Amino acid sequence: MVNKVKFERDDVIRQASQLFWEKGFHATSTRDLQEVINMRPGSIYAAFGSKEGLYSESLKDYTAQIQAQIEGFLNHSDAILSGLRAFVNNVILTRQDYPSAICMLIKANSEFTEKEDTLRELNLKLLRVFEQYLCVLFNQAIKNGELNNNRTALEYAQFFQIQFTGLRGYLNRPGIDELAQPMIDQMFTLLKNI
Amino acid sequence: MVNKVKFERDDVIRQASQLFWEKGFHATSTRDLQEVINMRPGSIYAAFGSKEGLYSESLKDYTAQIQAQIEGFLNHSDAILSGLRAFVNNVILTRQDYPSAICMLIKANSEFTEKEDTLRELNLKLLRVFEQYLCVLFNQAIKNGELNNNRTALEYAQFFQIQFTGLRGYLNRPGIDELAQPMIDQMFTLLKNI
DNA sequence: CTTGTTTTTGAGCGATCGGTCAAGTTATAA
DNA sequence: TTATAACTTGACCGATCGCTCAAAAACAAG
Repeated sequence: MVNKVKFERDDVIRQASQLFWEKGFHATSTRDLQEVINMRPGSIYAAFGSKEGLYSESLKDYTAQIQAQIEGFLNHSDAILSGLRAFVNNVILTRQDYPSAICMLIKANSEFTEKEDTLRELNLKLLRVFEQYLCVLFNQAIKNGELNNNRTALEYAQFFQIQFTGLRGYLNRPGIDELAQPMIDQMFTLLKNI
Repeated sequence: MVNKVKFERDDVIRQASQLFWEKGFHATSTRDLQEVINMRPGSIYAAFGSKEGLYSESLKDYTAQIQAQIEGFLNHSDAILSGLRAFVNNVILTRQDYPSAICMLIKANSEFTEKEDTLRELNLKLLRVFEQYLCVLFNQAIKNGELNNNRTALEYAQFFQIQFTGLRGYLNRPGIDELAQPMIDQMFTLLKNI
């Protein structure tokens, strides 16, 4: 019963997350949300307190989903880098299947100003959490000898994020699909050579 | 007289541009705009037709300003790459002086979905215009021998945009200012070696 | 079935949104 | 000075915003 409620709540959050990811926080209205999660305002506000509250849960869930997705690719790969490459390939090459071509955390980081304190702080915290997770992976990759130790795990993680973000942003326009694969290949070539 | 009017109109657009750049299209209200450009709704709508109309002018002006800024740095440099590097240094190292750390065209590209047709199409057009401008510069850099011709001007332009966008996004968070300069250096090192 | 508790509903609140327009002001020319 | 054209003003429009809450529905315990 507890699990039943939990499941439905997570389900609602995931649907809200998709809409927020696509449209951003400000362009998503509570009426839009009511429709996609099939709840009336009273229930939404009893469960999440506010639009911000629901967005917060959505952003946290998004981050957890991304990490779970990476874990999934890593479990089917024999090396960290090949798992990461499979993840990047999936995100970029099938980006039409997602609500947006751009990472929700990155969208949030460009949408919120310093004045929207609560949501910006949460966003920054989740970015740090994700970077920390990447550091764990790159540390392992260094230990495995997949990457040399000219650079620290943090530096590899930073490089990865910059490349990945830049690439997704650049490819978020029509008519350049055939560029995606060679650009991903270049990204991983650079990663191994910096 | 014609110039007088033109000047004031450009002035208004520039102020609106700063606000749109900072807050994005959806989070900027017409009341916000009224205040910063000191015009009443009737005048604004007589001059620009709609909030979208004023945003369009703002985005076009932003793009023109960026190109003018690059031209300025190029005029004080003896090489294309050093001019571009001065531009990148200025944008990133003094980003606190700007309304946002992130390029307004990139923000727009992540804010608008396919359904917001007019603004998204304008945004894509301006992105193409800017890329074309970069191609001219990189063509010259190749001719000058600043870059080898293993890559086309377009490929250099693409690489530049991906790195620059990724870098600005990554640095748009507090407490990592000392990372900016080495990352810029790395970006230009990579550019010469791809 | 009754009773008490929890959850859901949707009408509707005050605020704010993008935008309009009649009235007022200013600029120009005769 | 006066008539006319051009621009500016701000009260105000209907729509939509985020959100509330009394009433209804669903559920649980005895």
